[in-house]
Amino acid sequence: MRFHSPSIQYFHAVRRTGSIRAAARLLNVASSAVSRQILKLEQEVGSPLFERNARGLTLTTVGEMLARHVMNVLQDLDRFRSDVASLSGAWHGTVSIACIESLTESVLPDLIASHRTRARRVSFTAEVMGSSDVLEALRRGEADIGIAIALRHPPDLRQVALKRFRLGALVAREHPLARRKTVTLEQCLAFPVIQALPELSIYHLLQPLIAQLSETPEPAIQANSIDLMRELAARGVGVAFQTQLGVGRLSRDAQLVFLPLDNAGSPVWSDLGIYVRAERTLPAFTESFLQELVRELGERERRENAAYPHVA
Amino acid sequence: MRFHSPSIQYFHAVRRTGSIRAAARLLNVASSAVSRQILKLEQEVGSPLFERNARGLTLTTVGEMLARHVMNVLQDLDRFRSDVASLSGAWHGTVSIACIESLTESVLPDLIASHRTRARRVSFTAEVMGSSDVLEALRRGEADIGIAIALRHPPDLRQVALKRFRLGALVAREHPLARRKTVTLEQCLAFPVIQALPELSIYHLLQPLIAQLSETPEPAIQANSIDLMRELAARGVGVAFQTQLGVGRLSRDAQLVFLPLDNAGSPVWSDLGIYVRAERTLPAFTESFLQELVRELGERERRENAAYPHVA
DNA sequence: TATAGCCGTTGCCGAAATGGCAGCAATATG
DNA sequence: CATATTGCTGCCATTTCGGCAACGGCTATA
Repeated sequence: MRFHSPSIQYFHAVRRTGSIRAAARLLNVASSAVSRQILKLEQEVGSPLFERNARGLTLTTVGEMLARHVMNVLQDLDRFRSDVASLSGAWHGTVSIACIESLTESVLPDLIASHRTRARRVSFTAEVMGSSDVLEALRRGEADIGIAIALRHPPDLRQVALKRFRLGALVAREHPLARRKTVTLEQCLAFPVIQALPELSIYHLLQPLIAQLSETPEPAIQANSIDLMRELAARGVGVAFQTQLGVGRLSRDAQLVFLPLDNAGSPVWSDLGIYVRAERTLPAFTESFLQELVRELGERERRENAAYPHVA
Repeated sequence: MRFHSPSIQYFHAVRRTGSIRAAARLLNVASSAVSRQILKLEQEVGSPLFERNARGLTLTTVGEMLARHVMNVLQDLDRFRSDVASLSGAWHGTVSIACIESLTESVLPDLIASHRTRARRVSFTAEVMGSSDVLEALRRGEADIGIAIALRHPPDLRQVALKRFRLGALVAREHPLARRKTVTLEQCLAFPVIQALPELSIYHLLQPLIAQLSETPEPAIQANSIDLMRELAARGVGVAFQTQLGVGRLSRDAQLVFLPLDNAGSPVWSDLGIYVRAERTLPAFTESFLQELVRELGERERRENAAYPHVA
């Protein structure tokens, strides 16, 4: 079912690989064939699509415009294919997800597992990365659904939902703070803290608040892995910071205690956004999973904010 | 700049014309070429796209799915083309509008004229039809922007804006009712009325209200043209009904008087919707005109509802 | 500075696709 | 029954596409 001209597909491969020969290998054709299609395309458009650097090819402005069109075409082709397939009862395809690390502990595995029991022929690809990389992966068409800290998103992405979760401190059960209901930042900084490196969005959430304080935190441990920070906190190394989403089951085993942050009487929010490409209609099975994801995150938002109500 | 396979374009032409030979004439190719491309396409998809009736071709369910995809592709190609063109400063293209008759008297000509003074290389195609036909024309990709009475719109259309205008009676200056500020339906029905035929949406707005009354209106004139009804009212033949949008300048020349309807103390609203295809990004010049249209209609809505304030 | 490796492009040739022409059977219209 | 129109199919020319080998340009490494 490949009824689009080779130029389109070749262009798409060249854009992704950044090289004609690499694209040719990917497509199992001769590099000359790819080269000629690109040249023909540039002649039709009337403007070069790539800048030829010695190291490979980079999109020009017009090239980026065409890339957007080609992505719209190919993604809509995917949707068409799945529409036809679902007509004969066969729901199958691949949902590709790009998300930040907080989701990997519980939300995503739970959801995927539960979805797979109902729709066994829908497979998944999940990739963990930073928030801005999530948006970039969506723009480049490398993922269908993105979950990231809600930054200002570019206009070619659509924010399907926005859920806010409380940021909190994570300490071992034996930690002196563990008996409190909530903690303030100052209280945490009296102990060794496990700080997030700037690659993690937690850093950007906490840094402005820390800067407001007079004291500087005692230097302890810096890490760029939510998982590592959590495990460190469980071993009593120090106080870690994250949303309860990233904690999940472990805290229910009572190894860890989650203490919502209380910053001068008001909670510290971490806004989680769910994104898809704006210029796109999702295949039915992808749309279906997206709905479940939104529902589940909404459910967690409700539950967790009910567990730790804050003064209004 | 035609880098999409012929199959796509041929399929599109066949769908529109409903005949292979007609499509071939349209495309200036032999009918055999078209026939073969369709057959090849059906083989690739693995399912017939058309039902062959003796008189021509009709889309199957799978065919309709493909038609949606092809429309998305070709319309997005248009957008890409205009994006490239606007890069070199040349803003040009055609905005295609499907709307109901109420717009032709003043809103649309004013807007188009004013837009043309600023962007002379943007041309327009406007077609007047019934509300449901407007939606159908959009779905079939025969128009970019649609303005119609706000019915329940199918999910593949997007309602860009919704503006409500008061329905009113239209009478000549010498008419006994002309001195009132507002009128009730009963008051109008005491005189000869110019009724809308069911093809006009005014019919469907008024009929339920008339049905509630005990008396049946005096049979007078029935018409299916807003323009005709207006001219008849101006000649004192009877009372016509429409929104003030359809009256415009003529009423300012004081030949006609517009009297907002007052149905048991509350106004009778006519909801006007602006629609575009949902799965589509508009070219920049189309988007620009769309914004002006929304702004202008919003302006009129504000002005006219301020001129005839109703009891809240 | 020489060399090896990778890059995109080009000439040549065979293979595949596309299009045009004429004619086919089937169906509707008169 | 005759005529016209429909979509489809051989046959053939033209165009497009892909593979192979080679060329010149560039980078990195020895």
